[in-house]
Amino acid sequence: MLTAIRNTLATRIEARIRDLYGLTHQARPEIPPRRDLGDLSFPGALQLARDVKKSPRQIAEEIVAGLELPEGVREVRVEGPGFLNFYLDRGRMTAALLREPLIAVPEETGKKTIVEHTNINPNKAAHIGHLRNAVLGDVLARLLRALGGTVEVQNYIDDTGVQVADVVVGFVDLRGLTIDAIRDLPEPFDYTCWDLYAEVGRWFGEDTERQALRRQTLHELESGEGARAEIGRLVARRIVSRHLRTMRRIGVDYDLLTRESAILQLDFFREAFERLAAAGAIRLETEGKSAGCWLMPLSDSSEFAGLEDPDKIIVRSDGTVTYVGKDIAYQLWKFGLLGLDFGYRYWQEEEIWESAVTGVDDHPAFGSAYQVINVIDKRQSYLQKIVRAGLERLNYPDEAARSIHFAYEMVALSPAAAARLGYSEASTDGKRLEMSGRKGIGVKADDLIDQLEAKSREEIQARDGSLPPEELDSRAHAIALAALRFFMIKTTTNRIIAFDFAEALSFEGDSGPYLQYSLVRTANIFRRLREESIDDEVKPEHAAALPAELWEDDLWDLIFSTAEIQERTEAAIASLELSQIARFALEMAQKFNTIYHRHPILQEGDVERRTARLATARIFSKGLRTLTELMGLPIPERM
RNA sequence: GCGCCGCUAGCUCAAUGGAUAGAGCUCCAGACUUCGAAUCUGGCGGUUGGGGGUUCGAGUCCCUCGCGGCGCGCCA
Repeated sequence: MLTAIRNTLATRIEARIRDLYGLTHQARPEIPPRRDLGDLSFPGALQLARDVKKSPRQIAEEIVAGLELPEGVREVRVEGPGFLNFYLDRGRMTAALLREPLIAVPEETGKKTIVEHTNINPNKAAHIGHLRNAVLGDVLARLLRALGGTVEVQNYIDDTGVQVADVVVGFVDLRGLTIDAIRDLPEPFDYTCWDLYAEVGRWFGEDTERQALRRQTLHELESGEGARAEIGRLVARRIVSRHLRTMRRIGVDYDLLTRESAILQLDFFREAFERLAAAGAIRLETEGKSAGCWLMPLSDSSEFAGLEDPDKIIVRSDGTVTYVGKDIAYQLWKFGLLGLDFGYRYWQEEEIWESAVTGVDDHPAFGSAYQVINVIDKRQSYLQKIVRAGLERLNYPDEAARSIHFAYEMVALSPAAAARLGYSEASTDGKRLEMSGRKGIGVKADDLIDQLEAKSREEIQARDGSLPPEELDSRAHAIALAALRFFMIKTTTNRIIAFDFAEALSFEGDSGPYLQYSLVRTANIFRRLREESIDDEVKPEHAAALPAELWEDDLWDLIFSTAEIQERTEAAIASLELSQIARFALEMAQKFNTIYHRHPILQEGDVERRTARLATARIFSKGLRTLTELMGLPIPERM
């Protein structure tokens, strides 16, 4: 509705400018910073002043003189240096917001978007950096679906990579365990591997000869045959199971697990390799330090200009394939360009589809996307560029353009958090500390979630000590989840999150629980009204008929915010800046909480006044619920 | 060396080129017999890293310098 008014206004203003001055001017009415400056604003008179050779205010007056206002616009004023400020019909907009969904779902386009996220190496526990990835990916998928998109969420499992190989070496060569002994290791298996992986790293460091074991193991993993491959499969399977459990705790799930082992064993890479070679995109190096490698020359591309070594190795001299090589094959498959497909198997215990060498006949259709969004941290921008370059060189420029790297900065540890893990301020030089799975530095995801739940439980019991345990657990979980998810999306993606326990565990101010608390307040009001046999709903036509002066500025300011939800959601997707949604939700809740103290509803004796306030609370509740659902925050009835 | 990112209040962060640069936290002073104080009100706090430029208008765009981080692996 807001967009419709905005568009009509733009068209009419453009026509006025054409009639008056014979100029073509792109009019895009903006939303002014404060509501007392109107609801929509056109600054174009300022820009036109030079060409028209009149003062901006005079131009604004001339435009206004013959401007027919669209339905729903009550008034226009010329204000400030020459802004045209438009004021909406408040009752009419309120009625529309009560009546209509806040996000209009467009027609299905049939174009699928694949969102790939999480992608944790299956060799250790997930840490809080992985949570940022998973939450961003999950919220992205929710937003795309809310706007009518077809979305397939994939979690890539690198089960044949160096990281898994290292843990296999740890179990076999360092611990001397058999496959049965590994199978019998107790949970949390991912925690055991976390420590072992760091230990193996140190062990390799002590004697570089030992790295031969890594190469041998990696070979076996790639071929899929032999005892080490068998152990690799066991390790990866047990770890993935733990990762899925962790992610389920925070409400993240997937449509498909894609396994690197399947990519290799189904010859996806061989197919991609042959095409790349035939297209001249890769060549066999015969001399120099990279002799025996297949590499992709990148020196001719401006995108890679200035690099020290502008050629990227795709196949190593020992015949194994680098990650980026496999990723090119995978990306081709995602677009349905490879001509090969996975087998698919349903993993019963985890209730999820996964790719496999051989599969069942009856499975959902996977792959063949129109657009692919890879959620991967910013440090991998270079590799993502190479994947795109691969598509371009195979003459798929459109698919390359629709290969989107959703990049975000890493999560590091604040000096205080580092100190808590045993790294003193002196050792970190008072700076934040980068997490490292290889070194075993990091806050494990499950540990943080546990702490959040414990803190929630404390807070709830401080307010109501007589809750049954199940109710306590369920509320604590909902609050912990909201705190975590909100924490991960409230910061803009190009900023490093310096993780701090005190901040992450805060349920006040800029936090998920603050949003939940606002909604609990509305629910309480509605419930109390029903208890007093007062209608807790407001009919749209009733709202429209209320005297205009009842829509006070602060009520209207909040109502108008909810009218912006559609455009704000679209903007967040377009810019891939999901923090905009979090900030917007926060703004709305802040406005509501102020109004809550200033405009009581139950105590208001004047029925019409009460109705206007109730309508505001209703619309706010509807709006914030929409946003919290988009962010995947649960909405408790009480907390 | 080349490229990318960051630098805004004491701290953590916002601000589609637009109107008086805003929140949260901290600190100080207040508001619970009222719809839940996980809240709200008020106060303290700014040369938006420095310097040039473009523009009617710059935290935002361009140039330049500084500081910090990341990338440029036969790791991913």
